[in-house]
Amino acid sequence: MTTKKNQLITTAFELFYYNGIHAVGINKILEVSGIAKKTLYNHFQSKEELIEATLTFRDVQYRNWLYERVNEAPKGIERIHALFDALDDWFNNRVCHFQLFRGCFFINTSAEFGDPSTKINQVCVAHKTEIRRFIKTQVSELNIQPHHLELITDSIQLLKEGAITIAAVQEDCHIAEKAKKSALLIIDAYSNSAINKG
Amino acid sequence: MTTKKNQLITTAFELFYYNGIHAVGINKILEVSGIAKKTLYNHFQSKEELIEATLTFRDVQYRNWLYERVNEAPKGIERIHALFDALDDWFNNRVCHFQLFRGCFFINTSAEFGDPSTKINQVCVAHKTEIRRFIKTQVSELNIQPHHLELITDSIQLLKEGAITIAAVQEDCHIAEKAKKSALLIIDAYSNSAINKG
DNA sequence: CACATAGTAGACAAATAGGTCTACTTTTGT
DNA sequence: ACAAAAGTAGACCTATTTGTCTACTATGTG
Repeated sequence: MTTKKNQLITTAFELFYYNGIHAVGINKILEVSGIAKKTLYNHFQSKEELIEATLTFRDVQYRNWLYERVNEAPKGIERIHALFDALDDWFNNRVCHFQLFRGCFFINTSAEFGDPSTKINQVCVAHKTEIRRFIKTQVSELNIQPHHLELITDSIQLLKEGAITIAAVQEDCHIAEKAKKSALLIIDAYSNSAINKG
Repeated sequence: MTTKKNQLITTAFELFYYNGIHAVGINKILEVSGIAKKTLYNHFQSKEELIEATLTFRDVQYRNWLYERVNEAPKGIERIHALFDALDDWFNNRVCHFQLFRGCFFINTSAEFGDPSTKINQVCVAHKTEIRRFIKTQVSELNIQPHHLELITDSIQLLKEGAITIAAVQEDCHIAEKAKKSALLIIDAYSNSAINKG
């Protein structure tokens, strides 16, 4: 992929993520990136195609970051800790190659494009589904009974998505820590050792 | 307030909630409501003022519904059940005076208006803060220790916001039930009777 | 060197945005 | 009944939107 195309995608993503997609015009992206309009329409058929490209870009960037952060911890409960610690860094702008936290780009974009049948919306769903799959993989390494796998995965995803929303809307920068506590409590309640204790 | 003004607000809300705010022009609102442009600008100074009015409208409508649903249950754990049962009805379009579920209007709007310093965004924050206050009131009626009040409130709000997001983006219509299970588990872990048991 | 590729600058078009204004009609309160 | 208030229809204005097109300019490889 050419440099210009990458520049367009990253510039578009930055502006979209900050301001919302509908609020950012093509001309603004060209002005900020310093790239000619012809070049944009040489690489993308339409604004929609550029939007889709920014979603793909962010999907890769975000998952690379999150998965690396989680996978560098040892398997098991440590990775649940790592998940929420990563969120905490994200909310508090300690991820240096991310820009200022403004919620989840996929939730935001999905909110802007109401109709669930659009391709844009489907990319957002796919991202969340993939994240859930990843969480499930981590949960499966815990000392739990297999029939609790889905339920614990759901709980953690609920807490994660809730934390992102609360961090974004209410600007509560400690929310990831609170979500982590709840997650650990739930895991503990379902864990084999807890059952053995009881 | 005049009938025309109300019509404008409800029509605008319906269109905004379905399609996103930036995606809906003034002319579309006029066309659907069948009201003249002059009348709109007689009641509102700008589109922004109309947006603010739709936010206030929804804030009142939504809280009236939710608070009534919760308050008709007896105080205590029953009201936590009622909270998540209400969410379940909302997600599954069983609230007859609401339109098709498309997530939380305040989260969606906040996502579209990135800058947290705008008045529009502040109204969204105020809504969430008020909802949290209400949840806290319900939690305070549970058989818990006072120093756990904030933490349990946070947990329930996390699960609630997470459920709204997942229901909206992934269209998982059973998510409220799962959130409820997690909430009850957390409350049970913190409850006095549980501590007495251990 | 030459030529194809990729990029630039920006005029232009068509559509749509928010918002104003005039002229006319309907409603409403006294 | 009559005057004031509220509403209608829609032309109009200006700014902005996405997208096209032309003419020109780097650039880099055979």
